[in-house]
Amino acid sequence: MNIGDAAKATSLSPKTIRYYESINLVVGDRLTNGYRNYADAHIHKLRFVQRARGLGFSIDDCRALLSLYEDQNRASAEVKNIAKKHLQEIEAKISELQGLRETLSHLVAHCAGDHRPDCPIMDGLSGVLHDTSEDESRLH
Amino acid sequence: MNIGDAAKATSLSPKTIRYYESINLVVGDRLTNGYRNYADAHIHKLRFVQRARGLGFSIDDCRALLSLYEDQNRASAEVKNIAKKHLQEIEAKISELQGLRETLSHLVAHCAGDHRPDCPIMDGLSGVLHDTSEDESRLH
DNA sequence: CTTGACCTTCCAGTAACTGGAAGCCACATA
DNA sequence: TATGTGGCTTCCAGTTACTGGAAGGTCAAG
Repeated sequence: MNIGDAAKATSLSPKTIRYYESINLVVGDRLTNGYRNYADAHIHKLRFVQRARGLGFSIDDCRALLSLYEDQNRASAEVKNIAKKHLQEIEAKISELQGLRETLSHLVAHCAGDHRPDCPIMDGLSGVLHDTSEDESRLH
Repeated sequence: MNIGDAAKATSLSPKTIRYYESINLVVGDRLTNGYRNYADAHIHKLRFVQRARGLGFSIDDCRALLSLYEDQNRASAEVKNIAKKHLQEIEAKISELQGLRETLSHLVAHCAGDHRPDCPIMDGLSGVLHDTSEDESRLH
């Protein structure tokens, strides 16, 4: 299987597959003409990585997960630890973004959005804290 | 005001302030000895950028916001548009992460996490869809 | 006059690709 | 057989927003 077909089979781009090879994540075979060649086992690994990346796992996590994937004697606890850590990171990110959304949606809601220069959003960014002490806590 | 004091006054690092200068975002003065020098107006701009970055605005957004900040005749609608667009991006990101959290927390919850190799997380990443059709939709 | 803290510039690295150029390879058609 | 088209190769650069570090200049204090 050439790289183009492997790309179609894995929903990855040829570029990405070459990149994964360059970082030694998934390395396929080579034909005598220099073309990369992918067997089923490679395709499975690439798809595995594609799904893991789709779940937001870092390349380093993918590397660890791949080696567990190949390990017949793995303990599921190891997999679970990686996943739990990633889950916590996701939850932290969600919290952070929810905080930003809070602040931003308040600012946006209070801005007239017309032709005049007066703007609570600008005031907020300038450090002119207008209303409540909540706003201050949001911006510091 | 030297860059170190400016850094303290703005909660930015000297490196970051130099970086902002290198991309022409906020450029201070220079003393004859080559040292950067920051007046109040510069400090205000830097703090403005610091707050905007803290709210997740991109550097490009900061550039646009700064020029509106300096524009006496700005329309608040322009500010609001930038903020609204950013707010939408944040909300999209939150949704995406919530989806990942859903999938991942299900997988983690069903993994025994012991010494045995059997692992629903691995199954999910391998494309072995175990339970409901919900899981399938989550992984595709 | 030296020490230490500051400042300067410049280069490289981060994460995970993506775009593009230059050139080889394979196959079908005229 | 020439040629066109598409796919393959490598390599370099760019993306975002900094951060680390090296090599060296400057300044105030003792």
